[in-house]
Amino acid sequence: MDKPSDKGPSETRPGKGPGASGGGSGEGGRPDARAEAAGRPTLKTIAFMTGLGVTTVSRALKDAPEIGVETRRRVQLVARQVGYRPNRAGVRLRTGKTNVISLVLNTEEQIGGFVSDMIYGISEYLAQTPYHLIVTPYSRNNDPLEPVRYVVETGSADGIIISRTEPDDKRVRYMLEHGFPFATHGRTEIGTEHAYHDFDNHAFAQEAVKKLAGLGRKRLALLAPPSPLSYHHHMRNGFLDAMEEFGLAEVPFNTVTVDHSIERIRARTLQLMQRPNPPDGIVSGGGGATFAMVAGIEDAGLKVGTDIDIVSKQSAKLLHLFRPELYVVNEDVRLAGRELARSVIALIDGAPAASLQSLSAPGPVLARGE
Amino acid sequence: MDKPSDKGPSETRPGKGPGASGGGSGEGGRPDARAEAAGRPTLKTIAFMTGLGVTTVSRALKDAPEIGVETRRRVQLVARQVGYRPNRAGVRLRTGKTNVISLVLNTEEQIGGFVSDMIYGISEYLAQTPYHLIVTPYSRNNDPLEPVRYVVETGSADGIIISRTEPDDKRVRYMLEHGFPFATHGRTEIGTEHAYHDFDNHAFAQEAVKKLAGLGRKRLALLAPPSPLSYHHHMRNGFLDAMEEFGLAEVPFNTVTVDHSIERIRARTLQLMQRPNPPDGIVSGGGGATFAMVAGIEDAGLKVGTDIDIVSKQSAKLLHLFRPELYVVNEDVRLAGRELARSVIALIDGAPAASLQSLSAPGPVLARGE
DNA sequence: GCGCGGGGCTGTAACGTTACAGCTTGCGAG
DNA sequence: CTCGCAAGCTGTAACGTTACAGCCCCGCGC
Repeated sequence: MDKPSDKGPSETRPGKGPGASGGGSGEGGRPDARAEAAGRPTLKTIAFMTGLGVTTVSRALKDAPEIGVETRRRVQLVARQVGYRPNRAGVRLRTGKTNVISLVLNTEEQIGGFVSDMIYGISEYLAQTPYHLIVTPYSRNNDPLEPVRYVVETGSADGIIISRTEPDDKRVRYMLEHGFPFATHGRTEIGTEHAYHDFDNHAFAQEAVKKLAGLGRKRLALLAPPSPLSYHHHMRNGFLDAMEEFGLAEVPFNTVTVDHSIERIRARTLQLMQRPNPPDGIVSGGGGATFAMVAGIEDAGLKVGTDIDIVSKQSAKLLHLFRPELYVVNEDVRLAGRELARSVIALIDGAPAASLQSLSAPGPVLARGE
Repeated sequence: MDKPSDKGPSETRPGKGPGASGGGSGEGGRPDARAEAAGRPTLKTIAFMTGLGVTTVSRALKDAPEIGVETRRRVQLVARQVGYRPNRAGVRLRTGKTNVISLVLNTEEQIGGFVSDMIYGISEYLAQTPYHLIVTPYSRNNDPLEPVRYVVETGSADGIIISRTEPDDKRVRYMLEHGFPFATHGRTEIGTEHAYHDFDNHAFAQEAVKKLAGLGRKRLALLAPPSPLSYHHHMRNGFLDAMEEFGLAEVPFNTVTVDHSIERIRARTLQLMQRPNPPDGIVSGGGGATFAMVAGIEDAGLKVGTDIDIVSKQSAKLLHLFRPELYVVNEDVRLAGRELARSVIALIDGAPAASLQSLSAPGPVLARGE
């Protein structure tokens, strides 16, 4: 019923009668002279210059063995001379390969956000590859799964890097189910292996407690990451393990996390310090949060290094300038970026996920000038 | 002359003997049933579902007037139902439009880097557009022009955002010459109009000096940005203008800029404060740098708010926690990101560059709790 | 002298999209 | 009745790349 009319597909062409099947070839074979014109060189340009076919040029450029060695060299020489760069859209359309890695980011304001370092790290690694870095954002009101689904569904990248990983992360489940290459900043507790890089927050918290215990502190509090996140548990477990080891008592410091606003952390800390048995030592999971926390402590009229000691993780190196009495452990987020980038690419190239898992040991607990 | 070869288009297909040119019909006209199969829907899928031609569907989806109103609605309905999303590679290959904005970044470690905010701002704006954000890095040893040239030459983005703008910026000249849409964070002194967003560093420095003069400070120093950058001059001129207005003397504080390392700034500040006539007021162009500078001041045994007053610009809001005696002026980098994104897109859409220039007035000089 | 194999190269089609140049059909004017 | 025209739809080619299925020719075995 909705068939088109009966005429053949090519009757408007100037062509050839019946039995055309053998003909052609010859002159039609070479790309015409216009290829030589302005604009970016394409395979066609090189084909024209070398007198070869586009296919040959394509194969020669990727060192295919069925192209003669001399031809290969000749093509590569010409390609280099004219500054040939494969057209990404062409490759992508044909092969589905995007040569893009997507970094999925929560764009909420985060104090002391280490996102720049992460990006620098990733860029640093990608610079030696043909990959580009694309930033895919989501905001609090959106489902964190949404950007991931978008990238996977539209195939707009070959791999994804996510952070703020949860123990049972649905983004991870989704990507695993879809066989999509990804690496997470932080571990999960999902059975299936996947690529990750993580800072050893368990060890960090242990070392921090050990330090405070060594300083003679008895009542310790932990300013932890938000409880949904994986590293909340790592840090908390490390904290509790060491607390038990040293026989110390925890002063609860919940209702607030390293992700809360400066005002909130500050107010809550003040409150905490004014209660009957305030902590005399705090382990802080975030550099920015430590600023706010110290402010709260001082609001209460107490002094860091005297009334209380603090061991804090930091990614920017500003805490010692802030209060020299603070003890700090540095987290190298740039390194994390590099590792994550390396992992996704390796994964894309077929490496097994289990071999792409790394844990970054915390450096020593540093006092002032160290 | 460049007619296609003479043979029929379908000789390798399973069909049809000689004389095929008239026949064929039927099945050839409509996209075949396989279009219906799995995978992402394409125009072909919708064409098949609606019984229309691919062209019609394409036109209908962009509301072309030559498609009947009812057809248009029908196509759009189906497209929505099946979750059609144009294939970016297809569009890009055909039209050259990438729907990508490139943010060109120096990946040097910068203290207190505001890059995250910039990215958040850009993302925030791009979220309501079809554009993606791609980060194109360069490191110190590379020519800053290189990434720009790369993007322009390979057409890997429709527009570029750059920062660290210089008065006679060669990247800007290059993009102007090539008619490539771009927006700069910071102004230039190049004759040709171009899109920019800038913080009014002249006004900032003026207000800062005014504040310090009001506090009775007489010998002021300026911790400025690196001299090649445009905003070095703005800030410096604002500083000097106000100094003259209030009849104050400048204490030279060169050989160091807001971009130097913490150690360098700290050491240089100590040195400065130990000289015969140290400044009793400082204007600082960078939040991170102020941390280091204050450390240097305190190394010299002096106290901020007593021996010396400081007015500093900041993008993260940590300075008041650091030393409550500091006076601060906030710079909203996220806003800058939003503005810059808005500008490039407008430019791409044909708006005149002269209408896409904005200057962000500094907020008031804030004391402690304010 | 012929057939065969393979090295070295080739064209075609396809990925999904859009610009372009038609093709129908219906309708009103002549 | 024919023509012209416009509305509405159509197929083809092309963007640059790669998978695929050849093609040609040479040298070798028999």
